Amino acid sequence: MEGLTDPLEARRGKLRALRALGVQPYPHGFRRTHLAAEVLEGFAGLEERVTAALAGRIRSLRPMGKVVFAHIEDPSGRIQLYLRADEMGEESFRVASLLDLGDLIGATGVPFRTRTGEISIRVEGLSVLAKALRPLPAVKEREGVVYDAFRDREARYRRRYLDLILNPEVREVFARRAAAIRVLRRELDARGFLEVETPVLQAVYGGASARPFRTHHHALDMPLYLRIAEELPLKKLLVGGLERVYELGRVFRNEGLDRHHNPEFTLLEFYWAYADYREAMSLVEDLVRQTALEVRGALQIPSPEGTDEVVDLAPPFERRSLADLVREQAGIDVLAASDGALDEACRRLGGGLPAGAPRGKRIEKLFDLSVAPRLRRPTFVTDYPMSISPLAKGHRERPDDLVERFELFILGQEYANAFSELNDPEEQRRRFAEQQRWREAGDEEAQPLDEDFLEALEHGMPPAAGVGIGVDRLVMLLTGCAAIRDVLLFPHLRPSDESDRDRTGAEPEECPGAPASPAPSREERR
RNA sequence: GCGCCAGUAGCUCAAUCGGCAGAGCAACUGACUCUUAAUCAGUAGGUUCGGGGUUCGAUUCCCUGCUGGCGCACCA
Repeated sequence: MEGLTDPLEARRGKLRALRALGVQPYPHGFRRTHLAAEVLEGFAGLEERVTAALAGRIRSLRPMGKVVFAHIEDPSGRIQLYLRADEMGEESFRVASLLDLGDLIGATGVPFRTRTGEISIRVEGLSVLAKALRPLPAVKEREGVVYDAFRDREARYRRRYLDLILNPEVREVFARRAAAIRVLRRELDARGFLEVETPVLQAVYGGASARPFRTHHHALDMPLYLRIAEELPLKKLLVGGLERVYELGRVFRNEGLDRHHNPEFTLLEFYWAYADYREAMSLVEDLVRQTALEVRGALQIPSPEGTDEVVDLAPPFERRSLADLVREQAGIDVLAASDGALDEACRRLGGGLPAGAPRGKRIEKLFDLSVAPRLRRPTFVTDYPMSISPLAKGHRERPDDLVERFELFILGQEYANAFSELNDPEEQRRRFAEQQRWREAGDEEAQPLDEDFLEALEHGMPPAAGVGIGVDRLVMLLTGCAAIRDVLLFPHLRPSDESDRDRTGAEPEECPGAPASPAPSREERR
């Protein structure tokens, strides 16, 4: 092994040496009796010798001649191991000398307190559970100060397993994410909602205004889309008599990536027969309050943006109509203003719009520019233009151009989108037809007509409220993460050169019928 | 998509005006039976993100591509 200064080669050499000693470096299992924390907490009560079997990853290693000190880390924390040649025997101690930072090992022994007072394990038996062939970045710590932290964001996202090993706060984020999802599920279950799963692969996509991902089914030789929302299948279930349903699933939107957007994200949608959008607001308040309480233990949450702002999630949230808010902030009555006046106002605020865009888009644009960033406290914005809400029921007080819809804004970000669901099949058909016209005018996000869905509606869908909640954003808020990437274990990244090479190796051969070019023609996209 | 910034050893980072590419940790060899950012002595380790250009000479200057971060635009 002399001269093996390449860490990879050195580790492979140690692996060979272990095998030469008759050690199986990748055994089938290990009987763990204690977690590190259990030993640390239980030590005071351990009157007599108790042998503990622990398993974990070597996070520090200090060989000093015939003695080795090491810390192993398991899910509960770290504990120090003390290995002595004279107690373990030469044979076993030779194995200890072949250990590296990052190896997974098992150790059995008796807890004791070292001269410096640290509760440790006096190791009697040592097992290699998985020899690590690659070096772990050498992060060190003393008195809470971390040295040479693993902080490169790209490296952390690309090799999240290292991030999880080396940055404990990352594990906490994902524990909180799981906790938030657990609460959402439990609260909906408790209210009689049935969790369902609907297709991700769809011949006709819909339920939101977004561009889809397109794929291809070889055996059927047909294009398929990855869903952009869960909405339409769930409403078919309302028709089918499942009066309270929800789905917590992944949706896919072919848009840009930034701090708040990943091409795939987790969307909770629930549909509630015989309720309207006002009742849905109360339920959304409950869900937000409950997740905050259980995940954060408080309703006052500091802004993830790193400002001093603290947001108060205690219901009731403010309820304001979109038209009122725009009037206050931009000084325009969007219900009465001419299209030209709306255009002019948009331009004044710095947002151009294509000439053919629907009136509702101009209004929404005005809102996005003048109001949304200012909505810091949780606020339900209500009553949206009909032309941008083709699946929402007309407003009971102004059915010609408004719908019963709300979006929840917190800290200028949208967290939920909901409406009283349109259940008049003929009206729905007209709305789809209008979308079709926008699509022909060049709006790639306009929603395609879904004949299957219309047929279902014709059988009678109960009046209902439907809600979508952006789970990732809620988790961001509750974990203090400013970037969606930080609440996704594997956020989407462009392939690096390295993974590009890997991918090429794994790519299935070209199949007949697969689109030769990833860019569909304009006709295909329709 | 546009703008700004960044990419140097496994990790964290230096490198003067364009003048031999360095440090700490990790690794390797040796010493060390209570250490804990172990210590001590020594050794090795580089496609300076890729490609091109200017120059006697480029980590450094210019062009271009890639990846990432931030901001803007779009969206949830």
